[in-house]
Amino acid sequence: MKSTIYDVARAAGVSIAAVSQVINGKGKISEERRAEIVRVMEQLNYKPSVIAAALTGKKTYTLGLLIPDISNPFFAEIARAVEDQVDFHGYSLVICSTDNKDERVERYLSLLQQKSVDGIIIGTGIDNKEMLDTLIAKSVPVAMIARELPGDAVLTVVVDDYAGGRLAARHLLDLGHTRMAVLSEHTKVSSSRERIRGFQDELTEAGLDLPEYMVKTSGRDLVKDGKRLASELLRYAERPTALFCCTDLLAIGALQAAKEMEVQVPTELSIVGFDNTILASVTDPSLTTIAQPMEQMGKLVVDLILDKQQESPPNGTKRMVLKPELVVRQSTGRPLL
Amino acid sequence: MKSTIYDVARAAGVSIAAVSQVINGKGKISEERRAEIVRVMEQLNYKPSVIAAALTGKKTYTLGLLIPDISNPFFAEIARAVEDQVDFHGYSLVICSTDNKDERVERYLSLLQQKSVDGIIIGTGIDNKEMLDTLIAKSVPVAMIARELPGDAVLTVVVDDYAGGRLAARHLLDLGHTRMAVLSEHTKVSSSRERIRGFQDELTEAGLDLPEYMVKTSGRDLVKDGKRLASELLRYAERPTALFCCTDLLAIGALQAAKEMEVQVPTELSIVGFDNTILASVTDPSLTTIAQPMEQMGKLVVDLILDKQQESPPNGTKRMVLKPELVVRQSTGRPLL
DNA sequence: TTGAAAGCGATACCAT
DNA sequence: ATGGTATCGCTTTCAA
Repeated sequence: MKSTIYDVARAAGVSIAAVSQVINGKGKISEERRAEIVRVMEQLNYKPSVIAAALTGKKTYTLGLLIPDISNPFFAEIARAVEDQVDFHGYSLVICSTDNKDERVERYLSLLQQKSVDGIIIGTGIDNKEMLDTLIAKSVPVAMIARELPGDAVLTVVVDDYAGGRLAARHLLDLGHTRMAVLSEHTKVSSSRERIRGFQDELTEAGLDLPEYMVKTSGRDLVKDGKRLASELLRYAERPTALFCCTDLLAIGALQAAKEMEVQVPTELSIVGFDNTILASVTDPSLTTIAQPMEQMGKLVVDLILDKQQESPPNGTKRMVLKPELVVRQSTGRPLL
Repeated sequence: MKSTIYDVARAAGVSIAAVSQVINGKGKISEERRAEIVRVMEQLNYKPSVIAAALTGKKTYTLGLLIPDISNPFFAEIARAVEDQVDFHGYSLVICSTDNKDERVERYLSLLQQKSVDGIIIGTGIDNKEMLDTLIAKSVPVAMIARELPGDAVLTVVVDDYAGGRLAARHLLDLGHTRMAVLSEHTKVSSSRERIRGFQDELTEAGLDLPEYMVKTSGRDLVKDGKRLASELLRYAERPTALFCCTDLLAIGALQAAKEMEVQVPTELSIVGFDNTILASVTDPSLTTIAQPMEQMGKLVVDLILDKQQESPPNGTKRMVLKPELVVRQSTGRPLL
């Protein structure tokens, strides 16, 4: 059976208050008593109940993490970074894969609330912004990672998606491409929108156009849809010589399509991904991609939501934007003339 | 502010007992009262506290999942399967990446206990078996997934690792290989041991030997170590023509080593992985590997630990062994003569 | 220093 | 049918 604070108190011949004190290292107790109580606790293998403590107003030491899909390597890596930092502060992490479905988001948000988590980190799109307001009204800390909310007021850690889009475009322009296409996630994903906007702006400044039929939007299964959409693009009479994919997963789909249609990468088609997940380094050819500093991002949101910033980011900072980086591998090259 | 059962009772002009009844759909209340109470609950945006309910003996509706690393695609996919089924039953999942470190395992196990989770699913090696006994003594349900414990008595869902090893060996033997090597995870990982044993037995039966210097053991960073160890093997005067890797991650490292040393795969070196993660399908060449039915495994452990088996697996079943499957891709072929 | 007692939010038994 | 109340395990005044 599980032993309670009462068991310990009884066995040590003291009051539960005394035991509570040594658990929390507060108050004043003589060294002897404390030692004896500690001894008894160990002997009984006593572990204070977080549940009971939480009920008295203390924290649950649990954070929730909402992401589209934990089996997506990008989010798995984000989750790992978050978990490490969360653990560092003595908290646990509840994982919630939403598949970007509003219904799931809603259910999870409600669930986490009922479980009185000490904060919710969101890395998935939120349509129904009301829900967040409800949370905030109940003073549940909320922070966004890798995704933004229209308004603000919510702690946010993102990479500069717009700059990332520009980086990708710049790279392709430098290589001499002029006919480019884009594979996007569902447009309700804020980061994708920004990436495309950046990509587009860079092209425009270079005097290039990005016609609408060169931009394809995917559904939930990134790899499969990426493959399907890329084949469509590759069937155009005037097919693109370069493809910017809003995530590595989409790029992998594109890679598969190219292979299947016997279109050489990068000779006949250059492909740029986004995220720099482990996948980018193992594909063939390996993937040129825009890297996000996932580890740093994870660490940052946690410190932010827990209000434990070590550094001196101007206190009260609500929004941190990190720099993306171009990682050139083998999937991009000069277009054939 | 958060509203409590008292707020609802007051606003509805009833007792908290009545409110409790409608929450749990138990007891007897007139339809009018129930309707009124429901109305008030919604109006106040009231969500019953799982914490408080748990304290009165109800469940926390939370399960823990211990795995080596959530950013490892294999475990990420397992986690997703587990999460889906857990969610299906109305539970949440706490993720714990242990890096296979005893110290972390211990901490997490203790933490989950304090949080009164309703069960712990373990997919990581457990050295200190005492700890599990302690858990079981406190009647915390425990189940193993993709990993085994020496004794038994613990619910377990695994793939037949031994058969998987044999499958790999059979495939390579059929192709005509005679000089083979193995890349293993740390030997304290039970599944790796079994895979090697199966591989070895199949070779032995074919009259082949697997000398000790042909078996290399990796540390924590599977990809990097896989690469390093594979290079070592490839530097042998009589280097192996085929390599069996206990996980896809190791195989990827091997692939990288081969590429770097300009050893052609599969012409000069055949590589077989294990797990059939998404990675196996995107490498170049794509990876021949032994597939584990991850989704099914995840679903099974959850139903087992929650005691909600739909099917009729002879009640009281403690150990379920699923069949691995050989997936042939491009990383294996006949050896050069 | 130490302990008694009042909550925290919900459940469940027992009267009414 | 409905409500009063003890109880869960722990924290936190407040007296002693």
